[in-house]
Amino acid sequence: MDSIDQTIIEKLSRDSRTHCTEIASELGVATSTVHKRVNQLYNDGVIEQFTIILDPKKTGMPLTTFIGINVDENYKAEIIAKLKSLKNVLEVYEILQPYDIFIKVRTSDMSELKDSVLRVLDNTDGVISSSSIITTIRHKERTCVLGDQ
Amino acid sequence: MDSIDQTIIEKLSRDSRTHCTEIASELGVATSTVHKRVNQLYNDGVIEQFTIILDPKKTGMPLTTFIGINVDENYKAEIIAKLKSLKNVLEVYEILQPYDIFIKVRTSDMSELKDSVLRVLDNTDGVISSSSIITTIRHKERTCVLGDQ
DNA sequence: TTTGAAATCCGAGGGAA
DNA sequence: TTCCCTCGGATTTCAAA
Repeated sequence: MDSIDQTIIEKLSRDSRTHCTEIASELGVATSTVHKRVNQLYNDGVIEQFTIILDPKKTGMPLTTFIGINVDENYKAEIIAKLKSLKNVLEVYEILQPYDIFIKVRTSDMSELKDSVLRVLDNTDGVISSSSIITTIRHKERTCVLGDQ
Repeated sequence: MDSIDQTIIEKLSRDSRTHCTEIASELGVATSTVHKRVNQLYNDGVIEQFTIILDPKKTGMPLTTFIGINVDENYKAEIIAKLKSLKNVLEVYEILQPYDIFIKVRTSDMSELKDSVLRVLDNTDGVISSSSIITTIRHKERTCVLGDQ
């Protein structure tokens, strides 16, 4: 993870379609060097995924909900596994307080939120309680911290 | 947004480096058709960004924190604008309850969290209170809902 | 709008320094 | 590791349907 890797990550974060040739010419190194670095970063798991960010409204998934979940410690692992497998659950974290698990969910509407996640929580052993934070407006959504602006 | 667009989005979500030729051959349409569709989706803002997902630990940004913020309604717009401009603030939402604004922050450690965000909140007019949810383990992080698993 | 072909450009790999 | 070189393949454009 030297400055070359840093620059590659920076460029790909902003636009993952950026050509190796472009990055290489800015860095003053060979295209094949950048190419191999990118592959290395991917194989090392530094870059987990090349993906896109969609406009949730324009793709029919406008409802973003964060949910804090209190669970029985003995069931935590399997609850997390189940949550991870749900397609509407985009993110799953363990936290310290005031819940045990915290997730981010994206659905088309409130009824899909209920059907795909809330009902599942209700019917899962070890779930003690859950508390939903329903978002109304999405002002910013990025995947990683970028240098400068 | 017909089935061709759906397939393109699906493919690019999983791997944004997928070649137009590959998508085209699976769909049974011309490469140039896929190419134009992708550009259209981007120009229409359906695809907001081509990006990468990084492993926060391996890139030195292991601390993910969610923060709920209560604000004076008169200051809300400018507070949101300020939060959006902070590089460590990855996501900004307005919500209904129990706060007004909800953000996701990624930092290298607790001290950067304080310096880059918490201190800013303290020194910003209109911020009434904030409550941080500190994550310990990241189990899943995706940008969009995908069909099937 | 989609297509198909043409021309340019890029990616992927091997060998040398 | 990085660089240079080359081939196979992808991107991009454009005229035509």
